[in-house]
Amino acid sequence: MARYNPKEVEPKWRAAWAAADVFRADNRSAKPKYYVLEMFPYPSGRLHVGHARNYAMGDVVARFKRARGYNVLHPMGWDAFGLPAENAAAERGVDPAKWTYDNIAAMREELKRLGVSIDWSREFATCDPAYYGRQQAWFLRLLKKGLAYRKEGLVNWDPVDMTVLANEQVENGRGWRSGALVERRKLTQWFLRITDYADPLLEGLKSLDRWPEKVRLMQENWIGKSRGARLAFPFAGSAPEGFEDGVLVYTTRPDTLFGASFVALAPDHPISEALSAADPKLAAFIAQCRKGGTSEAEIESAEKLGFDTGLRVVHPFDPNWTLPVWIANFILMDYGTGAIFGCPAHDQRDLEFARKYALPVKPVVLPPGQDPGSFAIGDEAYVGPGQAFNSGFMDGLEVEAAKQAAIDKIEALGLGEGATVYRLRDWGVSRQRGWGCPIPVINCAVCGVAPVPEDQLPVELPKDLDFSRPGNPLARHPTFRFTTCPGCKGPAERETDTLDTFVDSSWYFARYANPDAAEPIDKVAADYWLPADQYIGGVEHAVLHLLYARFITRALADEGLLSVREPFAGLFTQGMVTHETYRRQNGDWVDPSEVEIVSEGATRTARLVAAGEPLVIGDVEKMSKSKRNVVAPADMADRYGVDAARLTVLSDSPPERDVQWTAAGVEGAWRLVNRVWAEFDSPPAAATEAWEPRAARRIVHRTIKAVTEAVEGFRFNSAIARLHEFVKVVSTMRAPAGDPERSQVRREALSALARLVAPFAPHLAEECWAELGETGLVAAAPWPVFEPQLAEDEQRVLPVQINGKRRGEIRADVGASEAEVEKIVLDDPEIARRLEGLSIRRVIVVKDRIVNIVAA
RNA sequence: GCCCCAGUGGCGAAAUGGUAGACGCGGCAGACUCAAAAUCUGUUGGCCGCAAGGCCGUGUUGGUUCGAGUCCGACCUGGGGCACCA
Repeated sequence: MARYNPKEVEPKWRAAWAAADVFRADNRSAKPKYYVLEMFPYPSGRLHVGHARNYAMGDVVARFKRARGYNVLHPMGWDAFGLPAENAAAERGVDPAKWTYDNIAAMREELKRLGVSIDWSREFATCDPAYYGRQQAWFLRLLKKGLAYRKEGLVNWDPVDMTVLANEQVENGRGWRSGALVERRKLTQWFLRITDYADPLLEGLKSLDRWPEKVRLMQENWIGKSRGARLAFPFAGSAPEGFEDGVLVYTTRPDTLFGASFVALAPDHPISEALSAADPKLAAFIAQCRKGGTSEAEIESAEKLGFDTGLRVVHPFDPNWTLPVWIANFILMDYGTGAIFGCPAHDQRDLEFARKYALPVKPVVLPPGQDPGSFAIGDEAYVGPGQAFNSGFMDGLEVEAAKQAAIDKIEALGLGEGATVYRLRDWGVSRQRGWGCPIPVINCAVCGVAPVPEDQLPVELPKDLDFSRPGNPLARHPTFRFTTCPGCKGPAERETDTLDTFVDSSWYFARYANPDAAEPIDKVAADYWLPADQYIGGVEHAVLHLLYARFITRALADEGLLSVREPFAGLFTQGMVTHETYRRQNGDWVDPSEVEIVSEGATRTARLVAAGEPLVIGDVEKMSKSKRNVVAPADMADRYGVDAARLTVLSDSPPERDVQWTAAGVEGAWRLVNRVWAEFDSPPAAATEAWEPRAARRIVHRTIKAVTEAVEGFRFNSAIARLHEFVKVVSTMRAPAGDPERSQVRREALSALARLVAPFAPHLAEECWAELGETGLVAAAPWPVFEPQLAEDEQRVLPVQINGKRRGEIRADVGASEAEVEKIVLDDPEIARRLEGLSIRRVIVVKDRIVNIVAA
């Protein structure tokens, strides 16, 4: 028996698949279509185990569905714009395009080596002008429709490098390169009006019944629709000039108005700015508030800071009640009106603020079962349900009813109106970066913003951008900016902002339908393929990417470019592959392959393999290039072959769960590969023990059923466990010469085994299939057929519990009635012995499963 | 800080509300071998017991149920997202 040699076998079958072109998807077919898509990767240059896991899963689905008779589309491309290429350009002076395309070439080879069944004829990268040019084309249609517009937005500003920073480039409030304290700065930028689609996006979630509940919940919370109110608090006494209408406030909790203890403005609210002109202390406070980055996490967890303006406003429901007006760092100008009323008893942020500045805390919602006389707020605001109290006309109403009563009153008083409020903000798509899709507009001093004429698309990135200095290289390029206005033909400037890379990934799945189409989307092809039947990707994309893709799909559908409104009918979110992180004393991240771990008792220390330098062991985090905690699957494939590597990443844990990476499972996968191969390779020895053909077929068909259901349910680890068990059984099924019945059952088992293994270990399966004497490819062979009548048992063992504890077991016919089972149980001497001295209160028989006797 | 998720043997894990720990790794014992590796077989949650068997056990804690890893409440720990990482 020759040992299985993946180094020879695997390349051979990859060549055979390519020669037969078995993975090409047809844009028309008599078969039903199935579109399986994994989130396309950023071309970092090396495949890591997270990628391998993701693409192996998609490949199992693709191969399974092909075997089930579907016309399968399983494409691949590259999310190729983004910061890492710019960083490489800045650090090493390489051209970002060359760097990116080199990485793509390397990763394409690694993916091909993984044996994934992809239709490579549809491949593209988002940095191809042919792709981003089409993106510019539809962007202009959204612009024309008013879905793209400009307004001021906040950015992270590095005052030393004089540049905009990504959130990732801000560490502890400082710029990652300069170390300068980051500030928030306003910049005029492009936005997409996703808020116009807030309701359809929310409604659409209901139809996505093949999405994980948690993702739908996260998106629902992100959209954050709630009924609230917009109302004015008039100034008590004289108002600041220009603000005679008072402070316009947005709230989701008008029911808590009687608990108001202050009104707070954003530091960049127009009133704050007007007041600061005459108040240097306030101006200094506002400058202080701009410190720090723009991320919500940073703002929300920063220490609450406030400045009392000395102004007072009148409570809307009580002309004799006035409230102080503060300016507070945790109020964002982008949310609502940039001003709130604070109700510390029922909002945690307001409570912290009130405690810090000694403002009153008056509870107005009484939790069920609490006494109104004694209920008090401690360190935690009460945000749960209850009845209004201390609230005048609202007293006794539940939260929702109280909200409506407050809104009615506000409207009756003419102070404001009920409003549906969303947490969702418009999508800022401007990036001041050189490696992205140029926004195809021209700014003319005379005509304003003009779209680039369609016949001039794509607006291509210059090939000679200078990334050696911080800042946007497009803005300082010698020629890119300067052009003529398409309207007045006078001199004008091109927009130098590029689009967020989330735009690139918001429609690529539609482009795969026909990546060569002249128009952005080949509607006929897209109507055929979309929606994707199964989308697979990391759960970290649960909100942003998936929401943006849903939005763009709808916007493009409304433009007539597409027919579907939901791009992904089925979604599977795989867990992340995580790994410990390591840093040198100077803070540089270190690759795990360079780390040696030393364990002494319970303490673990890490050091550099080469220099022995001690390292700091950091948190376990998702693998990412920036933290360098990436492990490549290539080493495993080198030693054990691709199939064993695929089996390892698929079987180590349930696919939706995060895994902390370890290669421990590869030994088991390798043994499985060899055990499977041994069944096909070695000549059947004489039967060492009698095996019953009927029982063997029962196991064959049960395995077919179990593997089929496990694959359909994304329980790949369970499917592989069944394969382990099956191989063990098959190895006992030796057929002596001159025993046609056993020979035939053995062949049935082997034929099923080869095809059941195929989605997981496709190269091995081909080799086995050929060994069986089959002429075609197993990649093109139909899935084994499950025959239920062959899988059935006549009898089953039922555990018997007494008072919930297992005390024995009985045998009963499958489908035996409760009465029959009960008789068998009570006739059982062992059970009878256990029941001595007890009286039976109840006997619960769960058909074919279990018996529980309640006795005392 | 806010939203979401997860927690089961030494480890990765399995289990439509119905025998907790399938399957794999590792360990232990044995076979093969001059020996080792590889391979194969057996065994392997903890405690008590010669054994039969018993008790305990799914992060903690309380509840629902004839029955809870699974459902509900509170808490602890870890992970993800928080709008410029992708």
